Amino acid sequence: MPRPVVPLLSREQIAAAALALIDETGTFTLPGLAKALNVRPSSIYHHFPGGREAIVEAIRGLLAAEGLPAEEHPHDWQAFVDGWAQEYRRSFARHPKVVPLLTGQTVTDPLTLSGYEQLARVLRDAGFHDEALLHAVTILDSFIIGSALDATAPLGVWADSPDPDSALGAAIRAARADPEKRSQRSFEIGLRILLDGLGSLRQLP
Amino acid sequence: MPRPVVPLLSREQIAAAALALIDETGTFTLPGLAKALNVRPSSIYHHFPGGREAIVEAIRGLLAAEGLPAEEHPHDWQAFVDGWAQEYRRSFARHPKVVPLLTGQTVTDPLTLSGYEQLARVLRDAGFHDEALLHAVTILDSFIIGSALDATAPLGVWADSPDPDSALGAAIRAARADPEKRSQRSFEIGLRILLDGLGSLRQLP
DNA sequence: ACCTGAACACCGTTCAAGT
DNA sequence: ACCTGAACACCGTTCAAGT
Repeated sequence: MPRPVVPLLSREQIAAAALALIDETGTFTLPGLAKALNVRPSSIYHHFPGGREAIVEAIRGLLAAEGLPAEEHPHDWQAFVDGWAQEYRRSFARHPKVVPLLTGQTVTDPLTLSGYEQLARVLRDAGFHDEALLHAVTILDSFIIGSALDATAPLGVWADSPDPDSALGAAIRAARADPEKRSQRSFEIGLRILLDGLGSLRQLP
Repeated sequence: MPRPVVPLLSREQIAAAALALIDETGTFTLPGLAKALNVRPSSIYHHFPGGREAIVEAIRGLLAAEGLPAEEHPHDWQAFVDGWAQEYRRSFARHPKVVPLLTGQTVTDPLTLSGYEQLARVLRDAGFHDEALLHAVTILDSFIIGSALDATAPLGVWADSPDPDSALGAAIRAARADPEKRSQRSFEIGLRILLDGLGSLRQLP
């Protein structure tokens, strides 16, 4: 089957299929992806000259697009940052297995970048100056990504060890919520602490 | 060359060689590792039946061992947590390229686990109860790992884009410190905020 | 422009065979 | 116990060739 009249593939289609494979199996291979798309592996390179890495980056874009409809600019910067962070983390939570794939790779996806840019603008308008602004963005970014990784493989998984008088093990056995809920709750608590604390960075230098 | 009188390899040696390869190149392969050790790839499996994944886990152990000598239990839980977090992050900072390899994988390394256990004990003795204790550990863990990833590939890398009136770009251009220092400083600021805020979780339920 | 087919270099892992 | 050699199934990527 040579060049068809209507293209069999599109970047979106390919990225979506790869995302589905990751959701199911935790990763994806190009042969596997090609098979899922009823196509030969080499065909994919026409749409993604950047290869596997570029596909992963397109998946980052899919996640960013999934959680878009929070466009309004609240007057309160803390409310905006709160919504931004919650949405960011939520899109990771929908596809936990993708997160480790994304962390190894430099961000180039434009939608994700524009999200950071929006955040930066809100902070700047709220009185954060260059240095403080960067710190705020970095701290939030670090915490969100770390939390997303925790949601993928919660602490509890490896801590329910045999050791009976482990402080961590005891705490985990005593915890009432399931790991997913607990991870989510930890994120909310941490985010609240950060939002409260970041205010002191305003008007700094 | 069949079985030598004195073993050519040891787990430590193998893990150290793999760590060196990662520091240089960002990753390692078993053929490459074998070549660095003057050995055939199959030999490695005798010391690591768990294969590549087990080697990565042993590397985690090496990092944990590098930063051990902070054993004392300060009376102040905040001082202990501060030291613990700083040391944790420092060991990542010495080998930035390793971090993405570690995040994809469940922690089984005993030394790393005992570090978390120690942290949990200090928090418990300071009055954190099960649920609050787990949240505190999770929040700290998330932030440290996220910060380590930021140190590996700082925000600035992708944000110094062409766009001239980008708020993020402007902030980065205006920042005086180099990315590494800035990432470290962001970590310290975030950690301070978290340490202050986590206190309110004590005595909770 | 878009897909195929064949080919390349390389990967992680297994296992019988040596001592 | 510890290393080798050969073998396996699989991977990401390239590129000429078709329409």
